[in-house]
Amino acid sequence: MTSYDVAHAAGVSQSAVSRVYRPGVSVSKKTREKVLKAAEELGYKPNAIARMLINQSTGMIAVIISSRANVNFPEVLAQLNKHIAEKNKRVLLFTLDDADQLETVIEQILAYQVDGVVALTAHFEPDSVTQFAKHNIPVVLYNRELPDHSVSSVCCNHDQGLRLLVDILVNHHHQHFLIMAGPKNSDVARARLSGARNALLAHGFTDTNVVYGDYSYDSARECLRAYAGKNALPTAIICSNDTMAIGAIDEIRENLNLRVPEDISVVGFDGISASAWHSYQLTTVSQPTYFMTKAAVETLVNLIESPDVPPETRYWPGKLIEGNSVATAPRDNE
Amino acid sequence: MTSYDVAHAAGVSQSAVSRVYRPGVSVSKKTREKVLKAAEELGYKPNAIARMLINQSTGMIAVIISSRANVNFPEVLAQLNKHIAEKNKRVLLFTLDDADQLETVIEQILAYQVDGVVALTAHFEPDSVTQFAKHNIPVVLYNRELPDHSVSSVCCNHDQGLRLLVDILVNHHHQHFLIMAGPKNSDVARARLSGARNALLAHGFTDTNVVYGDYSYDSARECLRAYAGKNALPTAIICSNDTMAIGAIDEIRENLNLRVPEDISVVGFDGISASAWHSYQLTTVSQPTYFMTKAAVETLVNLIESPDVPPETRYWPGKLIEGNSVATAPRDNE
DNA sequence: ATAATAATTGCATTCGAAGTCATTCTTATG
DNA sequence: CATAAGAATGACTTCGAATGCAATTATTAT
Repeated sequence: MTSYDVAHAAGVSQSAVSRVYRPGVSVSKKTREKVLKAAEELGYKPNAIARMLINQSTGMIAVIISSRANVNFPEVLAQLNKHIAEKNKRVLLFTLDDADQLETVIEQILAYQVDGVVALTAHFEPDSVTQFAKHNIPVVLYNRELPDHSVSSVCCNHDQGLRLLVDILVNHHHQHFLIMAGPKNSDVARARLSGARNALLAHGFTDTNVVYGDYSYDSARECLRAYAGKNALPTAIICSNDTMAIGAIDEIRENLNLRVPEDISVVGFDGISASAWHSYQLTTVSQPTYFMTKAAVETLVNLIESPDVPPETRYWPGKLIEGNSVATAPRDNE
Repeated sequence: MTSYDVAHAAGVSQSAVSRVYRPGVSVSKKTREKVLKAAEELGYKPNAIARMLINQSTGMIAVIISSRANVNFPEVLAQLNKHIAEKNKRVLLFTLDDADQLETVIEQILAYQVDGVVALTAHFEPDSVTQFAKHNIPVVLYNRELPDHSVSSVCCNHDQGLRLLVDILVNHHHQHFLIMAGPKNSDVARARLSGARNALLAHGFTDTNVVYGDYSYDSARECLRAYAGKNALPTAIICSNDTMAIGAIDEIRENLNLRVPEDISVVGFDGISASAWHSYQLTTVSQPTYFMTKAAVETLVNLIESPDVPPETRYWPGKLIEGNSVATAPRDNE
């Protein structure tokens, strides 16, 4: 069913049909009615593909995700999709897991003539950004910023969030910390690690020990077990995400036979729903996902409409959720 | 950058350029090289939109999700996306939350001329299916089947999964059951409820009590609290998903002051990662997400290639995960 | 009633790639 | 060396909607 079929059935020209579906174009009431009636009968819907071709705009936003799903990715994706739909655009999904898929994915995105790109993934080098820039396709990074800030970003302020958490621990007289960091190749993990270090430094704590997990429950248990076998235990563990914090709590309770928070305090980051479960009641910082995704979409749409707006990095503060996983540090035994 | 620009730069015709990018078409080596060189210099990539128009096929699959994210939706979506990408197609994402958005969403999907539809959402009436059928757009339902089986579906065999779980409970001499069902308007929840009832019936248990939650942790705690206030406690609770099972366990431990599994056994469904956490160690049944998503994509691609293949419903068995949340039923006190 | 103006309408073209067909250039064969 | 068979090429048309422009009709003012 094309506009020609409808035009024929309604006894008007194809232009007339097209105009009926374009808002703000002058069509007489009579023509409009004839066209709508014929369209209804034939089950005609304007072909979005043909429209894209002539309009030089597809109304599609490429969203690049990584399939090793970050815990709060579903929420982020669903909300991004919602905000994008509200702007009357669509999400075209791309998965990027390995750096060597990068070239292929970029080529595909370019081929699809998307209006813009939201990148939620780590494997996204400055080079990639340049490629999109060359084709005038605006890009917004989510929870990732380039060193030179040449691309717009929307990030959670990990430094500030970790300051909130560390302040609480320090207020509870903790002095012996362990940082449980996320994977070394993740930007967010790096940002949180450096945020934790900076916050501790601000209180005069240098040289805090660090163990590295991969954001998973199991990795948290393993690296804490390994650490506890060879080192004096800290009184507080600062975890780069909630899942690892929960793993740490279970390891402390099951294998170290200690209590949380009485013997060891634990804090996380993200505010996943499990963090509020009774067994954990984690003190953590939640990312303002709603605002961040909204901001990402707005920034992108802005760039699409006015390509000359300079790149902007927007930070959103995390929100402290006080649970029951932090207590006053136990008296030093030494 | 269009094929004409490249043609001009390479000193050949536009047809020649087009042919270079179409596999299995005869082009001389010399021409191919000239074209590729010019394309490289100009940064030319074939325009997928123009291709769609002429090919009468977009290579896009509409995936309809609901934003009130089901727990394992991220995994499902990521895997669907992966399998679809392997078939060299793309995911165009649509959110459908309320029944009244249905018409709009369907119109948009039709306008985008997608090659097929995967529906992960509940608000999807037989009428909607008819609309797609009218436009010859194949549809596959995920974890949902229509009464008349007029559409292809890929489902987890909830009946079989619940039989596994109920068998275990019965083998542990349980006689007093409570079913904690999911939302009444969810197909999966209904399937699991009826699966539980059937399995109990097979062992001669009729009239088992049912409480309804909304799949969330909090709802599980609330409805169990309400139930416990007015009824004798069961010795086993069959929950429609893991999140509610975890909520039930926490409620039993914290407010009923009983032990799991010694006093009350609890089983879940889904096999989410939290079910394996030390505090819960849930006995549950996991959905074979990998195979189900793969099957969904294969079924859909089949239908795209041969539209006359009759609709098919494929059931996948759930896999039992034995945790530590089931024990022998305590002796009857009566 | 008529001129002047405004509102509609249709024709023809455009977007970018792909395929048909007729033509030209290769290559192999007798 | 001639010629048939095959490969390669380009001109032209197609997909379906949008739009500039010119032509037509409707409306308003005089």
